[in-house]
Amino acid sequence: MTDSIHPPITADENQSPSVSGKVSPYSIPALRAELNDKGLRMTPQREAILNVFHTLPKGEHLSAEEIHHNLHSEHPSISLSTVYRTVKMMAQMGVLRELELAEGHKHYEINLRESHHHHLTCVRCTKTIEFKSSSALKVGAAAAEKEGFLLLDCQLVVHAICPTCQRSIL
Amino acid sequence: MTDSIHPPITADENQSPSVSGKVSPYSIPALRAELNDKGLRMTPQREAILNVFHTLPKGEHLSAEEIHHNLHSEHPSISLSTVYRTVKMMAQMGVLRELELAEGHKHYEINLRESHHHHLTCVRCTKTIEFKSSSALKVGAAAAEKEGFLLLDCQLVVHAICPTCQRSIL
DNA sequence: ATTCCTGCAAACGATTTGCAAGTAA
DNA sequence: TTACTTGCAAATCGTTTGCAGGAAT
Repeated sequence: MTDSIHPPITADENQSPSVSGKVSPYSIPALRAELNDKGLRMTPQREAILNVFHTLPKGEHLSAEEIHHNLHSEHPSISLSTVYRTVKMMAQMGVLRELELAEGHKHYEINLRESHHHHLTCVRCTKTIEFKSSSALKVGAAAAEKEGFLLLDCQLVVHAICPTCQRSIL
Repeated sequence: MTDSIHPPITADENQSPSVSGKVSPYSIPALRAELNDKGLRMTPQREAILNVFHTLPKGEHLSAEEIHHNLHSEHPSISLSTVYRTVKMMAQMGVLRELELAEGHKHYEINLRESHHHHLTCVRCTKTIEFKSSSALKVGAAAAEKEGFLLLDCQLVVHAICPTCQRSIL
């Protein structure tokens, strides 16, 4: 359905351990332009879905159902199917990152280039903590380069048990 | 239904860049002992399932269906439900690793410390290449330790575009 | 005018669960 | 004997898809 020139991630520029300053999530016009390039179209639904992420606190991630729920007050008619179709497309375009947390459903977050972070998840209670690591990104970038792949995204998923669940008897 | 003291992965001991030598997948008696510790039981089914992994080439991973299929010649009566229940339990015990590849179903592999490997996946054609990295594991272990989490597993998932798909026009 | 997009409802496929019978400790 | 386990079949649940009407270019 959709494909594109994805903005590649240049790992070597990302060595700064903390936030470097410039953050550029996809704007509505930028998305429209990229869609049009491919013969695809901007629609109110796509715009609304991207806006959900724009108004989301930095680093938050949502499931398809949560996006749908978030949308409901302003755009009650947007269907869950459309949400699924849209986030999948946006993930393939590099607008969103698709996170594979362990709960049996995917989460999406806006893909800020330099906010690349990783996830530490408790397999029991699914509490998730985000953290950054320039070296993890370097490892991924090196692997991609070695195989001639164009790097899009790189996430370290750490499955673990949180302190609370360690203490629980069950 | 089952929970346990998971054998944690101790990353600091794992700093050796190459294979450290000792490889110890769970033996049948060891599994029996740990099950009994928890008031759980060793059964022919659980033994058979663990044996599938013992006789599997190193680094191979299987889906629940594949395990079930593998089992069929020797133990035709073991149900798919039991396979699902068992691999989930074993993953929580740290006997198996649960891999979240992007295909919509999970794979399992025996949890050998040094077989920790990561995945480079093409987002267009889903071709996947595995690679190793001790530093990725160290990053995950450090993050877990910092937060007081007990590390179970840690995988780097790299989304990229393979050379073939880069060349394709679409 | 073309195509692409949408909402709806039905389909899907992997995984989970209730239950009654079987079995390890 | 107790209560954990199993196989079976039905149920779940996130996600996908076919289709006919609607909309962006």
